Amino acid sequence: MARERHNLILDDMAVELGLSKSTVSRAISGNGRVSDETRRRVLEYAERHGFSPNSIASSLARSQTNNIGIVIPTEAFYSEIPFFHECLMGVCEAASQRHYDVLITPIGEDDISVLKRIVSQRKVDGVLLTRSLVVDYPADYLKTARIPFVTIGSSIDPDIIQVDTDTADACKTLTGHILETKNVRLALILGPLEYIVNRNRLEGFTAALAAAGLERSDVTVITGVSGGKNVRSACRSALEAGADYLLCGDDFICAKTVEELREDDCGNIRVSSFYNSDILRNLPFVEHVISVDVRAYGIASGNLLIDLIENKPIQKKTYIPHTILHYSN
Amino acid sequence: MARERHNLILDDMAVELGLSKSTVSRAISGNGRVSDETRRRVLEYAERHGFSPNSIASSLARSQTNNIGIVIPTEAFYSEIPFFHECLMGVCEAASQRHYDVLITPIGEDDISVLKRIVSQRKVDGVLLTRSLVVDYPADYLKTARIPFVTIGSSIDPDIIQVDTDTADACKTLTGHILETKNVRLALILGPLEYIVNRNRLEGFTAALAAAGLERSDVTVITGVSGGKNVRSACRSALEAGADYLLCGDDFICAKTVEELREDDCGNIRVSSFYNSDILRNLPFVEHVISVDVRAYGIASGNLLIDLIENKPIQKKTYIPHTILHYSN
DNA sequence: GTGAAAGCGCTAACAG
DNA sequence: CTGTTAGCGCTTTCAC
Repeated sequence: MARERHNLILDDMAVELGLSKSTVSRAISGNGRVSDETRRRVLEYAERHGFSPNSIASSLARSQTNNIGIVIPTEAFYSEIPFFHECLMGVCEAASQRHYDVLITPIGEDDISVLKRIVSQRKVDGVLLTRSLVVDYPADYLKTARIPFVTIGSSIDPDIIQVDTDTADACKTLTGHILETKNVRLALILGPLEYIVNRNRLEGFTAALAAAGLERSDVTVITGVSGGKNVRSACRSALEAGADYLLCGDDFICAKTVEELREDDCGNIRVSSFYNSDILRNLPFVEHVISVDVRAYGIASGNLLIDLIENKPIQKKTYIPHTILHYSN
Repeated sequence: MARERHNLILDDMAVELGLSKSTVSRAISGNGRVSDETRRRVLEYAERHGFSPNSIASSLARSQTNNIGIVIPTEAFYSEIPFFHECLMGVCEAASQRHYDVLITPIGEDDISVLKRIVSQRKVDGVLLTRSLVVDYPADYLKTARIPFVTIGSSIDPDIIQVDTDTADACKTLTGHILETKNVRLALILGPLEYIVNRNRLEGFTAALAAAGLERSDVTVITGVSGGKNVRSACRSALEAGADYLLCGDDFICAKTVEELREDDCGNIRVSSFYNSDILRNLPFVEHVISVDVRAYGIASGNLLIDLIENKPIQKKTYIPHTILHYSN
């Protein structure tokens, strides 16, 4: 009698249609053989009565959640927000096309408890890591937990599946391009070398110097720069060292550098950035930036992770193309 | 023999400890009476052997996922990204404190299929809506689906649980403040009135005019402005109409307005914005902005939604305080 | 305070 | 091609 349940379930449909639960299940899920006629009947009934399978029950039976976790650092700089957001949207796009959903997994600088909980409670089938450190606790944890994961951004660990731009190559190209201008006095202002990406940037930069027959000592290199204040002082040091072309490690550094230049009325200085985001648009001084389609990162890494989860063949390293933008301010 | 399973489950622990599954369950979950001694033994065993309950099985048994969905429009303007991100981080913070996780629910302008899927498959216990339209398909759907939801931003539907700033009041205060300056020739450049928030802004603006003894016809009001191009032309119209003080509906409009002013070298124009985001920082012309703690939106709405899910008493409307920032550029 | 047993709703052998 | 039968791992009455 008084069924308290409002949702149609497989059993109900089986009874109504005079079929067994399993046949109905097969018709709905599309797995297993069902006669065309039966399938039609089931699907039609399901459609008319608004049947929707309970994903939790399905997950329990299949030991698969169809969720992926995306790790997002809670203390991202303002300038990094567009990166995570675009990336997230790309991941969602890939996931939703392949019938997965995306669970946010916030982590603090030294606190990966949420990640641990989500993984150990088996709320996700795999994890996407954004941004990699040289010492990478999240990655280490995921390895021991034996759960599929992919990193966005390069890792030094060759076993890890990663998707990234060929940062070193991009930086080498851009730097080389600038060095073609005779008599530039170049300075590089780079973020912390704890981040792999900054190591790659430095590598490309150095390679370009070598290719141009220059030494590291011919230019000013300031690394470990983070936070607005540090950028300003790094910028000043570079100028004092005689630089007239500032190469910035990322868009945040670049934006802060431009602020500094603007305040000091440095008219004849030029600037380029190893990473672009919309905050650099319409900024004075800026000549070139390396631009990548961040949404593409998300789509590629999402698909890769799902391939991994579904045991499809994958390659360890996927490169996302970059372009060098020439601004004309 | 050969158990393929690697994870410890309740059954295993029950056998090992010579207890029944239910006692172990009670000890782990903390629901139901268990002697202190037994609880201690179970907890200690669980801890040592790294037991973590399977949340899917638990969800199925309890008909509760401990997930909440957060709706994010895929086509958010660049300027809106910080809003969604900050908000998301706030929601995550509240959720994780209360043992919930956050599932991203992307929706397109006219495509709420992911929302429908996530809800009908029962992957979430409730949904958070960001941004409300006058015609609000997501909200309408959620109402018919009879699933708990909360909107961030105001809705015209009084039945809907909402958290918002008192936008009208904030705009009234700011406008009133500007009107104290004698002889300002004010113009308002506002976004589309399909968004409730813009209606509230207009309301506050109008109220301030009335309080100052002015008519709508004494000022220039341009509404429905969206996209960079439209802002520029709106800005030009306003100036042609003789305005010397531009009041912008949001930070995007404000940023574009400043660009326009800068290009046209309009030295003596002043600008204020009804919404602040970091993109306005350090911009010339800008005097005042209304600032809200967006993370607080996330925390408040997350907690509210969870209260709703857990049948705790809640209030329909929660106001998040705002402040008016005075820039000195 | 503890145990037995019946689910939660779906899937997946295994028979037929 | 379809039905039967066990689960998936945890929760929750209901007895004792």
